[in-house]
Amino acid sequence: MARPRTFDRNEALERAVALFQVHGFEHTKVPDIVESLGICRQSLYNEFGDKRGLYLAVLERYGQREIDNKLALLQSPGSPLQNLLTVIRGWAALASQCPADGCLTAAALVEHRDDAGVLAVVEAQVDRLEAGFAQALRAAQAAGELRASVDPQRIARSLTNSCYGLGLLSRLPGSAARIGDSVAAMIAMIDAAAVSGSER
Amino acid sequence: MARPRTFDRNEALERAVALFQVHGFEHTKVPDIVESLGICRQSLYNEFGDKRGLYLAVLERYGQREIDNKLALLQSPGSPLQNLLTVIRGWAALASQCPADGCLTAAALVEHRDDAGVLAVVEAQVDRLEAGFAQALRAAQAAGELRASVDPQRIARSLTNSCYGLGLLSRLPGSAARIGDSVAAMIAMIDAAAVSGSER
DNA sequence: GACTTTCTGGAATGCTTGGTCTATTTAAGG
DNA sequence: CCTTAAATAGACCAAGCATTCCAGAAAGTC
Repeated sequence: MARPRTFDRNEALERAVALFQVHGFEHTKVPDIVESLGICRQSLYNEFGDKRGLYLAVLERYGQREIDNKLALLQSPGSPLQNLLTVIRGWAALASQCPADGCLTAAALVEHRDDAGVLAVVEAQVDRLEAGFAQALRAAQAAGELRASVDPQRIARSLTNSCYGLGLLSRLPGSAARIGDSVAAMIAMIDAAAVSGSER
Repeated sequence: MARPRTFDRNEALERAVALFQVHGFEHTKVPDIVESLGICRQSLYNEFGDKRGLYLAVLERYGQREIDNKLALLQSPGSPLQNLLTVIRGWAALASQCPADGCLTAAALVEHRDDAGVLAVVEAQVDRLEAGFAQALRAAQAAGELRASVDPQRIARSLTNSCYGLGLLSRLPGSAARIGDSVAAMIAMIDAAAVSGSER
């Protein structure tokens, strides 16, 4: 009956992610979105409601992509401790592209500080990452890789905090060395809590 | 000769700090500034040039105030290690006012991501805090409180990263527990590097 | 007490922006 | 082949914004 749409929602969202990640919400103008997505203005509004609706979809998608990625690594078979270290080391990649685009989620926390809808999405993402870390840490304890005396949640929260710190400071032009050291310190913290670390 | 100004620059700046900290740059409207500062529009432009000029002055002032405060604590007489722990514990206060206004400097990094002037100010502030931490850590080593084998700069950078992470995540309504745990982990990291911590 | 320089208050301006409206095209169903 | 519902293209609109302009007031100086 009706004319089918010519654009792909997923592809459009991915392009929008890139736009918002680079320029932020306010500095991403609707005409820029229209051009970059190769979509007509009206279709944009039909599909997403308004600019904020698009942004919300973008934020969720970005979070899904990024955090799913980490969680998959954390839950992959093998040593939970090694998986954890692999994920942490992954953040060091920020150093090589510094100044990086930065974490969209972290930016959302600043740009939409009093938009309860956005904050709820952000909080859910933070919670998910934190829970993933905590689960990996508990698994490491169960596997005898991590000392039973350490508190998985406390370390998970600390790691999560550090990760969002990196997603923020990586925006700074001269932060490559900072990132490397921060990641190294995170790894050292985990090592110190590992069984081989101080219970030899 | 001329009519003297009736407003106090310092007081005006302090009020502007509060405004920008709460609402961010874009959402702080010039009429709001005019009203809150109790200053007429033209005087504002005469004094600071434009909105960005005011913001830059505000950012510098905020950074001076906050970081001078930490540095003074870090350099106060007595045990460098205890001073460091005192400063770190200070961040736990964020938990009690969570969601907090958040760190103006951290917000600047997001809101003015491609304003080189703002970024330079931010970087200088990050450097200053990091240097303060590093100096305290070296002093602690010199005092025999901290193991000589740890790298002061690495820990300083990690602490700095965590602190800005806190300044960001404290915006999240449910982050009080997160903040407490992150601070506890920072303290644990320092304790682990202390001489009494593992070289008894 | 007059003069000059700055401050003050508010109106005016011009630009940028997100969002909408209308006419037109497109493709599938009967 | 005609109908129909949706997508497209681009002009259009109205609101919000930072900034400037202008006339009047105030306060030191000579």
